[in-house]
Amino acid sequence: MKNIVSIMKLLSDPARLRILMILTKKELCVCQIMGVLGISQPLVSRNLKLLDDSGFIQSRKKGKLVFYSVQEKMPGINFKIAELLKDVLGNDPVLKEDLKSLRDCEEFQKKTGKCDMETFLSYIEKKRNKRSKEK
Amino acid sequence: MKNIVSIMKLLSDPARLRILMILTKKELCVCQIMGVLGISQPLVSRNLKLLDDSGFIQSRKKGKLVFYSVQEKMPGINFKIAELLKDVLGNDPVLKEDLKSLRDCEEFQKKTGKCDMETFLSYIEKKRNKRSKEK
DNA sequence: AAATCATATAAACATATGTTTATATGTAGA
DNA sequence: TCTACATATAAACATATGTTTATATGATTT
Repeated sequence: MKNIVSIMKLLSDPARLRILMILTKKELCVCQIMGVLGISQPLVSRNLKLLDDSGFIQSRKKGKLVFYSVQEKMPGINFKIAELLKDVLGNDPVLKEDLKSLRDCEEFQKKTGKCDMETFLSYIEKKRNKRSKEK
Repeated sequence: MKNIVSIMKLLSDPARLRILMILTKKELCVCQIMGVLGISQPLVSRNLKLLDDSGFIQSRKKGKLVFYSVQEKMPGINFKIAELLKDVLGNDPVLKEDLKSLRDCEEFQKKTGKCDMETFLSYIEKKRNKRSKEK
């Protein structure tokens, strides 16, 4: 009971849900998540820690960067909930936008080779405006 | 996204989870839920209202009593989550204890014809102690 | 109609949670 | 080794949430 309650609490936050969902698509480093969600680095780190502590995600270091991805072997309950969320949030507009931002983010990194958040976000902002105009 | 987040928040509380789960077993009135969970009447009413507002349960009046049960036609997301919870909490000791208390509660009501919480809880307390001794 | 019972709502309080700001750790490159 | 960069942690603050206490509503019984 306690376990489920704490899992529900964990996932009752939009930032954490978005992080978990985007990680089901691809392994990402902290700065990429910052860029995609547009939230501060300490907040990303904190939420990653919480997701990690509950067995939803795992991390691996590569130089200065820390890459996070969904746990390969999640505890059964976590797996079931994650599957349900993927199902239920499949067409969620927020997540779709996050995926677009992710593509922009990767494009940015290829071009610049950098992981700098501020440059990052202004770049993505431009992209977003461009997309808005196109509609 | 907002919808899921609010559902997760709703279910990230042990009292509400227990209420929802026990209602999947049987339609109950407020006083019965009080007795089974051993929590105050306003708290039960409040949590029932929240579960109701989110489309998990429904109510019907019968004289002084208000009976609550799970929604017959839940919104799709709610249904999926409820099914998952039933699955995952199938063997939860807290819920098993609640079911035992429910049986005691019904026994009490048959005997006394009353719905008085205080008498109720002291009665159930005795039953619980009895069960503890038997172990 | 008054009293009692079952439930709902409101106000007040304590606790928990999310978020920002500031600082620390650890790594790579000059 | 010093500097810059990526991430983590801590402290401080604001907001949200759960819980109790008190009160209101609505229905039955006497």
